[in-house]
Amino acid sequence: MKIIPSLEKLKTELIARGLKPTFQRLKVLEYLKQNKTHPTAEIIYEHLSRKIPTMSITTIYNTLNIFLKKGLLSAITITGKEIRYDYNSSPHHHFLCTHCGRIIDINLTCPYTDGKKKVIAGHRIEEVHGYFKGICKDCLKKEAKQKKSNNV
Amino acid sequence: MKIIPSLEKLKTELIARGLKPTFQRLKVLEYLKQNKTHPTAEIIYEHLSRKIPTMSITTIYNTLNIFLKKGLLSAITITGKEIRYDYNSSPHHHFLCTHCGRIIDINLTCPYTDGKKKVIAGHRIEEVHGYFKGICKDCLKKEAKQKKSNNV
DNA sequence: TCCAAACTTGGAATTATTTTCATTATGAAA
DNA sequence: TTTCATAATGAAAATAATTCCAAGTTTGGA
Repeated sequence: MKIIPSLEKLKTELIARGLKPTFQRLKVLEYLKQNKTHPTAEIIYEHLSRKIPTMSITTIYNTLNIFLKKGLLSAITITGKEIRYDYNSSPHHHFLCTHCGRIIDINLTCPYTDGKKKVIAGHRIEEVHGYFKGICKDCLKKEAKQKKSNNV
Repeated sequence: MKIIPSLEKLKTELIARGLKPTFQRLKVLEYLKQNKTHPTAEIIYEHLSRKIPTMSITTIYNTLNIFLKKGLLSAITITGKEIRYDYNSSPHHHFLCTHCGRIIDINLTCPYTDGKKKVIAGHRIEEVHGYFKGICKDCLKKEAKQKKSNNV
């Protein structure tokens, strides 16, 4: 069940952040709210350009960067290959499955994510990121099943 | 005071990991042990190619990737622009200063870094990463000094 | 010394992202 | 609605990081 935010609501959200609510921006924001799969710029482009053939990859990058600057999104640099984008809901960590490549949200309490500690070792904290790499639940299951059927 | 590990010692370290101790590999490992500044492949290349003019950037990447696979190093994907490499000493977190670009080691106790928890939400943990972004101690000081001299 | 396997090399290819700049859309004021 | 300055869009080119590839070189065991 996807949450379908009306474009009107998204419009006020952009205005509240001091951004001009253009059609392209609304669509990018809508996509990110509906698809919390930590997509790349390329993935967003592929989906949106189907409906909006004139949509340019440059606009996607422009939009994502301005959203980042205004704090609407956060960037996930977990793979080292590309930047992935996450609509800012509540603070959370991430898990990258090295088998299937999925990035999964991890909710855990950490003294830094709630924003109470603003300084560490004298440095001013502005963002907190935490992530794990390993094998996800689903891939572990598949692995176990395969072993069984192979009689290993 | 840089720790200068003899190449002989590094050699046994590589052999212990099942890697052929070639000159290039020894030099990359030596560089990483001496320069814990989280360098990029490019930075390592620049330094080493001064002394070894035939050194290829591909060799740097090959070497870093095989070191990663063997667990000699860990990769830091904090900037989103490039991968930085860290010789594996004790587990720690990182702080990226958005002013000067430095990556600073942060030692903090976290229930996940010590390797006691091996599973989270059903997913098998193989790596734990934590990082902060913000303004480092030194840049904060400089900022304060500048404000003072400007009579702001 | 010989040999196969492993490693290195440099150029080309690939991929992600940014920059450039001309065109177009936007919204406030006339 | 018209005007106009400003900001956003889009296509192409530029840049930067990383990988691929094929040929040559090194390595260490037999």
